[in-house]
Amino acid sequence: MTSPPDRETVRSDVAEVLIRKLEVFAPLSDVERDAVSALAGQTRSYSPREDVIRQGDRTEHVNLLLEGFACRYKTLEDGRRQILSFFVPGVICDLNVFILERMDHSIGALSPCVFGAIHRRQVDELIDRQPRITRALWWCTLVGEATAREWLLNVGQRSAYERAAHLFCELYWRLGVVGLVRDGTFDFPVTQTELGDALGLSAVHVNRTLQELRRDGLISTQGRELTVLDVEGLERAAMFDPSYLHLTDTDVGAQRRREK
Amino acid sequence: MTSPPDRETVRSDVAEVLIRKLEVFAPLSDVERDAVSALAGQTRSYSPREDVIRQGDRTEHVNLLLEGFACRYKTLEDGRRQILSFFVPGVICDLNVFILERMDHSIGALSPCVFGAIHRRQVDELIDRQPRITRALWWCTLVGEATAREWLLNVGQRSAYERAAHLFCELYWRLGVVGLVRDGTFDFPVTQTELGDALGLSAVHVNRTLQELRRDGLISTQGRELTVLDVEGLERAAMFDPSYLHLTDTDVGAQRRREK
DNA sequence: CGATCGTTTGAGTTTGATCAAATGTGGTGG
DNA sequence: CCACCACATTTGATCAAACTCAAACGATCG
Repeated sequence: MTSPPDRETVRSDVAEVLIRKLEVFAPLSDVERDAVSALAGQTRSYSPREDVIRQGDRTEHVNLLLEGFACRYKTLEDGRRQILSFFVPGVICDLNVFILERMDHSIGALSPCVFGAIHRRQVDELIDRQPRITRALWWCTLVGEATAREWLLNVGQRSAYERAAHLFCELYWRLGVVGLVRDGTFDFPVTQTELGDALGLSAVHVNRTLQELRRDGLISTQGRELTVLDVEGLERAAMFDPSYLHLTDTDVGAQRRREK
Repeated sequence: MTSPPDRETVRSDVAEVLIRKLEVFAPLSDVERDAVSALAGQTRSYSPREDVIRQGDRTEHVNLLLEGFACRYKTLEDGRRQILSFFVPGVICDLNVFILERMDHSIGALSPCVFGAIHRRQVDELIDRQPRITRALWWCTLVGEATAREWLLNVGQRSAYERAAHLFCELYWRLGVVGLVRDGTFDFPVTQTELGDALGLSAVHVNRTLQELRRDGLISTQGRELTVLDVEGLERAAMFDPSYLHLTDTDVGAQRRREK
């Protein structure tokens, strides 16, 4: 799936993805775009269940997910694990690293993944020289933070059924705006055990909850694919309000058209 | 409690608190310190249960908690509420506001509170001109984010008993480094219902859980005060690891000395 | 063709929620 | 100073959601 591209290609890939990400916040000038393009990126592939960074690591670069499905998680001494967020292609995983000294959580691949890595020093320079880019980067972290808050509301207050519904709504939107949903269907290479770790439920209970969602005609699953059959029903069941995703008007418009 | 200070005093209060906060990350130069001091701040008082900002609001300024106890929270349509974090004096509550368009959560006073408000435009200018200050501000938001992640782990994986223990450990540390803990005792003007909203538990169950913690000799409560009787026991019960708070070495050192 | 991993099902248990009422506590006004 | 009110805490009893353990069933892969 990932024929190793030569270095030049790689560099432009990483920069391109990053520029697209930043321009969601505000269009960049040519100078700014060049500054981002100048970032040298190397890519690395990971297999499922492999860690990209581990809790406690002192990190040297910022990771950009180019392909695949990954997650951020924390574990307790006794092995209990909480998945804190899912990463979809195009996201910057850990802008934390160049400000905080150590990782206070881990990042792991869920499916085969390709990450682009940008050295921390390069980002540091960008911050010193390009306030608008800084703001755009900051914006990315704030959106991530908003998502974390919604997850806390989700796990703290919603029932298992609502929780699962909510997660699928979120994924439906986030994958939708990057064009990874086709007829309500998207790739979701996550086991029920992992889903349990994300929702704060046991794997067994996840299984039964999925059965309920299927029985109610809200979703269906086939292998690693998930289909949302009834968006409105799912959003109603989850009491889903997409505003926490801080999508732009064009994102929202495109999504709504897609649903017609 | 809060005799209204004249405007000059107010201004220096807000700036002083902010400078102290930022210098935890890195010492500022005189120029930088002046830039922060130039921020005009007005204060406003709130009574318990009053909202400072509400979900959906388009906000005009950044709020700094000067006195009292406040929290960040989100609600579901049907009234269920999740408290997302507690604010202790000295924290910047919502650096989000000048990057994100709308609040995706609310901020409410838990006890009588005094907030300092800095206009968004002023912070904008600071960001354009002072990269080091930008970095320090960003650092503040990242620490808040790290705390939110730990809460998610807390609510998602820990039992009621562990959860409560963990929250008290966090407060003990956070209040400790700002000098608000004396002999293990600190002010905690939060009802059991509010505690329930923070921990994802019913008020009744919070009550029983507190009884257990007391029975085990870990804490005691008297009115609005909470005393940690056995720090080590509490940290063990909670599987508490303070690294997510990203305290400085001096913070940690001071805290450990205090515990002797 | 085993072996491994993920999903599904069943039975029994635990944790925490809900409902209802009693008990404390602090503040206010007569 | 007391009566009263509004809230907060505490207790008891019952119930439901979700967990655990155990086993069967299905894929997928070398």
